[in-house]
Amino acid sequence: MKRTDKKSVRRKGGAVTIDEVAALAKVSPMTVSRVINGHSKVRDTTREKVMAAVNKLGYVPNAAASSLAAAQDARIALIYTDPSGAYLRELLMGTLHGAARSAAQLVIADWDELGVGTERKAARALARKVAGVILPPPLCESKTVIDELVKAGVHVVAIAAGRFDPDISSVRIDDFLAGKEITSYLIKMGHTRIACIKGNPSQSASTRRFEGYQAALKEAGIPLDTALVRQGYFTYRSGLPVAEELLALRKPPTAIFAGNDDMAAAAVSVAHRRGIDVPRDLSVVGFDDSSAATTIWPELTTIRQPILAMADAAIDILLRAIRRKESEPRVVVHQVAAHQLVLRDSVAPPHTASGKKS
Amino acid sequence: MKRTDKKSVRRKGGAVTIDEVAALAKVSPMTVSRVINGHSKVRDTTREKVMAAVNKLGYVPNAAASSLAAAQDARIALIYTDPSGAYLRELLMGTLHGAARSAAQLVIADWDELGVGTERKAARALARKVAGVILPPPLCESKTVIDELVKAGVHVVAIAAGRFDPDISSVRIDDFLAGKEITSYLIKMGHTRIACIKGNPSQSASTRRFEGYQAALKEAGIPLDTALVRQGYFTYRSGLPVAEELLALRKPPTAIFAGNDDMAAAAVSVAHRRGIDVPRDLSVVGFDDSSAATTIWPELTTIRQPILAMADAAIDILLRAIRRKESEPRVVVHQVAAHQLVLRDSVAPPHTASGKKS
DNA sequence: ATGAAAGCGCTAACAA
DNA sequence: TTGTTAGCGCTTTCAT
Repeated sequence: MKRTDKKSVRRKGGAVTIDEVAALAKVSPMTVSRVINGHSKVRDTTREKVMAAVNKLGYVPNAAASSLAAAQDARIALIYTDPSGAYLRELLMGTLHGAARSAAQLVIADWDELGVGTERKAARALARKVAGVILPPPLCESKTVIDELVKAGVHVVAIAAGRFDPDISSVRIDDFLAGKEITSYLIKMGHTRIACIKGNPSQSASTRRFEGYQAALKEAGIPLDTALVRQGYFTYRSGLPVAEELLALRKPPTAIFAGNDDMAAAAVSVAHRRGIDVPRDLSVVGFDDSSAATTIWPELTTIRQPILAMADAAIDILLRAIRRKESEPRVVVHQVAAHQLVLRDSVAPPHTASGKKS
Repeated sequence: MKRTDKKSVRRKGGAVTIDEVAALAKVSPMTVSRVINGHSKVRDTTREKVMAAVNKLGYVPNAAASSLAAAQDARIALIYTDPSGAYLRELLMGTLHGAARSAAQLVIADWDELGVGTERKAARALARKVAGVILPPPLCESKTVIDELVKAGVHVVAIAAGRFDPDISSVRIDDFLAGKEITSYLIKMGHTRIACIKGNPSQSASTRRFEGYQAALKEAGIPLDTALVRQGYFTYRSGLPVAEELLALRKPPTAIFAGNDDMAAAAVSVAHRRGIDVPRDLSVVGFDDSSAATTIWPELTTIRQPILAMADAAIDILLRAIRRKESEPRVVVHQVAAHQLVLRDSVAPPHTASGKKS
């Protein structure tokens, strides 16, 4: 006679509880719980009764209560270092979606704020707060960060890393293949003087993409012209001077493959300022399909990373790891998501190929 | 003898609980709770004892348990409609920060996905899930949306709305003043032919900003030239054709005030394509200080909205409203945050003013 | 397939 | 100022 009592004094909002649903459906709260959580051992007729009651009452489970009871405090953190890039924001949205879908609680944290002291301290602090961590670049490239995290007992999954650390799970695209694919596309369009603006050398994705670029050239029998290869840092600003150099060359490239969209946008901007039309006089391609790709004119041909799906996958991996009993062996998963070549307006056949000046 | 028992069977991770802290500090769990939550009625010596135990054990409160116990299931939703704009992403980050700070659980939802049926249904569904809603534009301009939400019993705060609905709380900047300020700045730099690209007419912030523009002109005794006023829609794309028109004028403007950064970026892009140097031949200013402002070259002089602080404020207002007893009267708060004129590289004195062609 | 009992870790209310 | 009691709403375990 404890639960069926009148509403307790400490109840606040008029939220519907599992007991009310149970009462209406004339079953035990336990059965309602089973229905809600999709357990199999429930008779269909019972399930229907319960669902009817749930809908009638507009019952929504109390997340706090269930995670408390289930001891499944599935809190996951997304740790970033450099909140600038358009890329991070996409990732954030994706993770948020995935977390909502899985009833995981997402914590967003800045590694630098976390690690006021040493990295070890930061890792420990984090370990107390969450059970799993999603690590985007460049954090996921840092062996020390990963080690501390793992040592602190947190489950970790690297997202969008160029190479994968065998110790931790990862979700990524094949940067090499993608880089090769988009370069080959440029070649197919008739380009042979294709420049490359590499991304931040400290992130291995940059290297993978560049290797893809080289492979495509090689496959087409085009010798690598080092004069056409420049170093950028994934930022818009870093793309400006190198694009400037490239376009000031006596024999400028007819196409530029930038390591990401931000640098590609910089190249387009520089081209425009020099009176070079994109794509007529210069083709430009980016990488990531971040918001920068469509926030310029012409919109960029680029490689899309399926961030949303990748974030979802990362969360799934984490959740599975967290819920695994301690007796079961630890499992490391490496997942490669399919990228996609997105054709937009920043590419055309090279000017010289289609005839003299129009 | 219930709590001091050996660890219960159902405990999962080795998480430290309040009871262990209490035991170590030789006080009751309640006292620990009070220390943790910063209640005043705790003797300093006791507080220190407790804090020592907390630190020694590395105790971190279990959020699920406390919100369950305190019945403070403060779930707040951020509802958006148009996830495109750079602006929304900033807001998202801000809200996330604020939510973390206040231990509120944040739910991010797309209004359109919510409202598969009518708006009324969407509002009802939302009301079951959360206690409060943060409404950015353009949703916060919709009287019906607000009404349904309020009717459904959710607390609502509009963020960054141009005008304020007297029925609901709001956090915003003074768009009129900001628009006037940045226009005046242009005037002070010597510009007199200042064009304006207005934002989406369905969002009142556009109007406020435009009114600010007019006020600044008037104050300076510059007659409003309607040929220099164009309609945009806050998107990059929408800025392209109108910027084109503006710069194709026989007497083109020497400066453009765009209703937001995206449209300003479009104006810069168009200018570059026409061989017009920014800022030498044309000054451009934006509004919002979104990522678009610094993702182009030259970086935009613009108005910064303190989104982070605004999001924080919105969450505070919501939380206070939610926690207010039902007996207390409902309070509507209107908060105006201080904007800031951010000077960057997209503005210079008009070319003609500093002499003939260089 | 379903139910009863016993908490998960914390805090509001009241007592001391 | 501090402790005691009684849950918050749910799910685990173990019966039935």
